[in-house]
Amino acid sequence: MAKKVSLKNIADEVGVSTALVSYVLNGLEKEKRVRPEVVEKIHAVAKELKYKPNLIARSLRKGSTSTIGLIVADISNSFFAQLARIIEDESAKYGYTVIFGSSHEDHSKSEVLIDTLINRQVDGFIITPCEKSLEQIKALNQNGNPIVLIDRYFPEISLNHVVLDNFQSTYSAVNCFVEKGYKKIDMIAYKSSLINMQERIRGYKEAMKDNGLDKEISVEEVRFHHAKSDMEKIAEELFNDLKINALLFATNALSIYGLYAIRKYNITIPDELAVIGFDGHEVFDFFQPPITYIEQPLEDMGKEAVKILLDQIKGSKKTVHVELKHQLIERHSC
Amino acid sequence: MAKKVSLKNIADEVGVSTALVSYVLNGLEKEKRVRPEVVEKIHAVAKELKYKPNLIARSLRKGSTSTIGLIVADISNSFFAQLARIIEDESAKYGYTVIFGSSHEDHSKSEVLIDTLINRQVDGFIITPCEKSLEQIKALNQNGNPIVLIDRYFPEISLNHVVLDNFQSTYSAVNCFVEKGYKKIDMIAYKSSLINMQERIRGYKEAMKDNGLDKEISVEEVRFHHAKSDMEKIAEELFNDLKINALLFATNALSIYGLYAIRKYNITIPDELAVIGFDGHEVFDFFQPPITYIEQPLEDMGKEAVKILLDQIKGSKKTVHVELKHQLIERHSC
DNA sequence: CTGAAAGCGCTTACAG
DNA sequence: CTGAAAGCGCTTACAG
Repeated sequence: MAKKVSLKNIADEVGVSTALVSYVLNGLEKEKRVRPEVVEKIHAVAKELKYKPNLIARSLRKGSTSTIGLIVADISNSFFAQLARIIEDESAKYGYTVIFGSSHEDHSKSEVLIDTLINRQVDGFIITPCEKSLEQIKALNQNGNPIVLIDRYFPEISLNHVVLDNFQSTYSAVNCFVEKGYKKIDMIAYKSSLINMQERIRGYKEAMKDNGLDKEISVEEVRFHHAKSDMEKIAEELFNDLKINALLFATNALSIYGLYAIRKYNITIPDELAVIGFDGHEVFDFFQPPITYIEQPLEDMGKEAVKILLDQIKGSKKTVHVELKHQLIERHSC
Repeated sequence: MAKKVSLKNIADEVGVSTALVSYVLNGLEKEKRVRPEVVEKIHAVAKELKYKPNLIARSLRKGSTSTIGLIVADISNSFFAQLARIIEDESAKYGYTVIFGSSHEDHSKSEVLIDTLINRQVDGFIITPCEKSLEQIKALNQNGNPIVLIDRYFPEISLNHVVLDNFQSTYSAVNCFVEKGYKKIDMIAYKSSLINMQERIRGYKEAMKDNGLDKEISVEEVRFHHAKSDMEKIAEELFNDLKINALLFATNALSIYGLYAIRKYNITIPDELAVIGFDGHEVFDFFQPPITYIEQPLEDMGKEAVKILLDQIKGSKKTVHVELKHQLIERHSC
């Protein structure tokens, strides 16, 4: 094991103090008016010794770590995986490193993750908050930690957030159904009090009402941790004796589960049942026919979140709420 | 901003030294025979002040960070996203946190990532090495950093690794084709010198030879950074005038690209063309017919990698090579 | 132009 | 049983 090279080693080698080495290696040679030949010597020796700064030491001294804590619901879900990649790439551009964890929509897991990230002194948080995590987030905020919520937020507190225009997204999906003549439109959503789900449901309901379809409103709720079995039960009710002719899904995972069921029951799309999915997925492309879906602008979402967070870390006091526009990608399932 | 609570605050409050507080909070009260009433008092005050240890300070002092650096090729690829989730979950069980990054199969990006992770003093690395990264990895190893390579490794150096039985996986896929009567079997692989790809290709070739099909051996190579256009070109050659009757894909991404092309050219599976994919993907389930594929034991792969790495971090000197068994999931595309 | 020194928040060998 | 003190590797206000 080659022992680590420290500032002191360079200082000794060059014959100056660690202070000077620190200045030079941090580009403060002009400001501190260090002699050019010393500057050169320091750079040369640093290179020769393959000096790597110890960011842990710097962090302790500076009180900041150039690290972002990212908590998503589940990194193995493609929506979050893509978001994580964008956030990681974007953060790297500004010299920030990402530490991540998945809450699995469980508030105790989320609390453990937040604690871990605090202990690791991350400079800020990007969080997809789960149910019952309001108090944790509130406490985190009150302790002065920069936070950006993503995908969802809590109306009870005013924190930075970046979310989809959830209400509009399902509202326009319903309109798309109605324009094509579908009226018996059901929605499959997660059983969740979170704002993103509630807004998607509200968008569906309002659109139904505005189209005079109050009587047809029906939302099937799936529990996150029992998605498979709940979906099977719903499929049995819904598909055994088909009384609806259109189905709107509230997330990509729900869409996939639903499509498995639709195939199992041999339902023809869109003749027997029109369908609109959420988020986009390769499966939507391969399904016969390709599935129409509500697309989220992932790239913008990730970049905005990082931008806002870095502003906060730099001291900005203003609270920013960003609502990004969905796009309805029309294919042949509706 | 509530100011951070340190050991000193607790020590002052209780009226003891920081040393004692540190002992108690680290469970050394027995060993150090601290008086029970003091132990109790310290715990009480720590709780009251909501003390959170500063892991940065501890890391600097201890010279270890309880942090694992994870470098995958691309976190937005479901294979790596699932692996990342397993590695994260498994590491958390042992009190380790994961810092990750995607190399995008680019050795300069990989080098930057490794430097960042070294600067952050991670205790060890789990890496999916990309082409031309041998020297980086070698240097990393020579500097005494614990490393586990995953998915691929370098035959030139003996490092810990956890990989699939790549040779066997494609060998048995070819046999599966042959058993069903297919003989004109092509393979689509990445143009890569990496061992995983080379072994998958070798498995294909050897199996072809062993079945007396030397003449039919043909491997189409796709460049990672030009996958889409390369695949289109290959599809044109292969599918315009179909001269083969079976196709083996070397990764999940290649499988998906290939299936897009197969659909575009309206090729019937398995009548016109039999297909075997890699890694598994929801698309394989939805394709008509469902796609037969080579499955990797992701759970084992992630867990093994973490286990081996933690052993190394704890000082184990032995080098471990793990080769996990693939499973051929038979559906109806072959 | 440059250096000595303090200090970030811990852990731990040592002394009593 | 307990505390004073050193030290991890940096940064930076201060003094000259």
